[in-house]
Amino acid sequence: MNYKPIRTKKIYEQVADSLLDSLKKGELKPGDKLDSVESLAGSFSVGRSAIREALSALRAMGILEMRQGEGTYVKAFDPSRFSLPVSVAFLMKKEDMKDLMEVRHILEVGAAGTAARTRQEDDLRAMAQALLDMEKAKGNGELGEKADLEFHIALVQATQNQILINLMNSVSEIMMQAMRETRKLLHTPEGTSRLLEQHKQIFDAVKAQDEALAQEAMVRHLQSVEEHLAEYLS
Amino acid sequence: MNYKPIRTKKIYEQVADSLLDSLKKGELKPGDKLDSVESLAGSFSVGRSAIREALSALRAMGILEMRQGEGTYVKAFDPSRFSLPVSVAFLMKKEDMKDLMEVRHILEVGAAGTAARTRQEDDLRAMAQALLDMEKAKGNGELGEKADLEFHIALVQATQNQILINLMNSVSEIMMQAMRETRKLLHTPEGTSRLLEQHKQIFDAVKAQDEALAQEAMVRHLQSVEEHLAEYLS
DNA sequence: AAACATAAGGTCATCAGATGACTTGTTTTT
DNA sequence: AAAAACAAGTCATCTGATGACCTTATGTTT
Repeated sequence: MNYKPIRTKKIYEQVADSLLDSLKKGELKPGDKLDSVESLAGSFSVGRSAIREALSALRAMGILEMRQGEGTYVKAFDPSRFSLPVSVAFLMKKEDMKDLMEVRHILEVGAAGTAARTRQEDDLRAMAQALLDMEKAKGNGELGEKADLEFHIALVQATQNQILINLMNSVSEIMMQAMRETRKLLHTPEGTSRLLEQHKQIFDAVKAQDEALAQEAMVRHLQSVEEHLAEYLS
Repeated sequence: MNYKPIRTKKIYEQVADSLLDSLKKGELKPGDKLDSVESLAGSFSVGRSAIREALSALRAMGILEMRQGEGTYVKAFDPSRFSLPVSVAFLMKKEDMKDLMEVRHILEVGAAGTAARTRQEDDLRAMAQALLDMEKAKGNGELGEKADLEFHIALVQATQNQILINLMNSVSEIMMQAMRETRKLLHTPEGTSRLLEQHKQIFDAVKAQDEALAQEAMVRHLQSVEEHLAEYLS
């Protein structure tokens, strides 16, 4: 006797789906203002809470924006939506970290290659500045780490690819959150000069617009980093 | 007279942050059951709706699970959280698609390399099957496309990296959603045999565990695909 | 006429109470 | 002992009310 469930889907899910359909059909376009919660509740014949939950879900997805006292609007597409949930970093196990590290490796090598093709003068300046900061920070773990991060950010910025930038940044952030203590051991006085040398090689390749060389230099750099982090991940 | 805003943050955001803190401090662990909405409302001295909105937000982040009639539980970390919002595909502009395509390129090349290192016999079987299906589907656009997709899925599965698998899959799905009409033009009778040959090269390299060759073959394949999609993206 | 202050209307945010639906565990019945 | 009925706990939804906030229109002052 397997009767069909009468109403398995929650109401707000149905409402959210319906709104998504309107969006797909083009009845709703980015920038449009939705009807008020009250009138939507009337149209769908459900309570206002159900509407609000549906709208909240869509807002969480980054599709809508609710402005108090004003209304609810359809957001335009925004590449920053392509980011990963940083808030779950502290739930990750070592195994997950290994996977994430690999993803970072892939993205970063790819970014280095792309950056070599697309970098502008501005980007080179930013990268050079990060290298300078790194040199100045010699031995100072805190500052060295900051300059290190700056360099990688400048590199991915040079790809001019917003989606890649967002993805890369959230991956980095998650890794930093999850390894707060451990990553410091890279920025010992000896470590710094090694890192600096590797960064310089990447920089030179990107400056020379040599895609393959940039990727190789990045691979070498990451392999070195990963070796030093190996104990943390084992 | 710039007085500080008394309550700039919305209540449910404060509640959500507070719960996140508890999680970070370890007062709440995955699998734990939260207090009921009512008692939480009492503890925080806010209405139940505020609690519900906070919990909904955390559920949207994939951190909580609300089971009707049972309670609210902290979810364990799940790599599937590392996926991109597919629902926004239809909002993307051509420029965004170009960026996304590049990200796919980077991920897929990286995946090919990793897969060459980590692939198991099972994975080879799945990939071989996809190749067979592709051969059989010669000329049939629908089937050819399906087999194509299967091959790429089998490849990324072979990396044994759940985060990468999820990321790759959602990127592919978004691209398919956004290019529903266009991608068919790859699976013309002539196109199919070309694609098949490229896939075979990738397969052979992965089978031979030749990381560099696998990456090269994938680059060649993607360059070919991208050429044929160029008109769509321009 | 321009600048400012005020008021009104619309809308989201939050609260509180009530009812329904669902799950689990206990008690009663057979 | 097995099945059925029941009770308790909890989330889901609805409803009505109040507060907070933004926009716009209106009126007042300069």
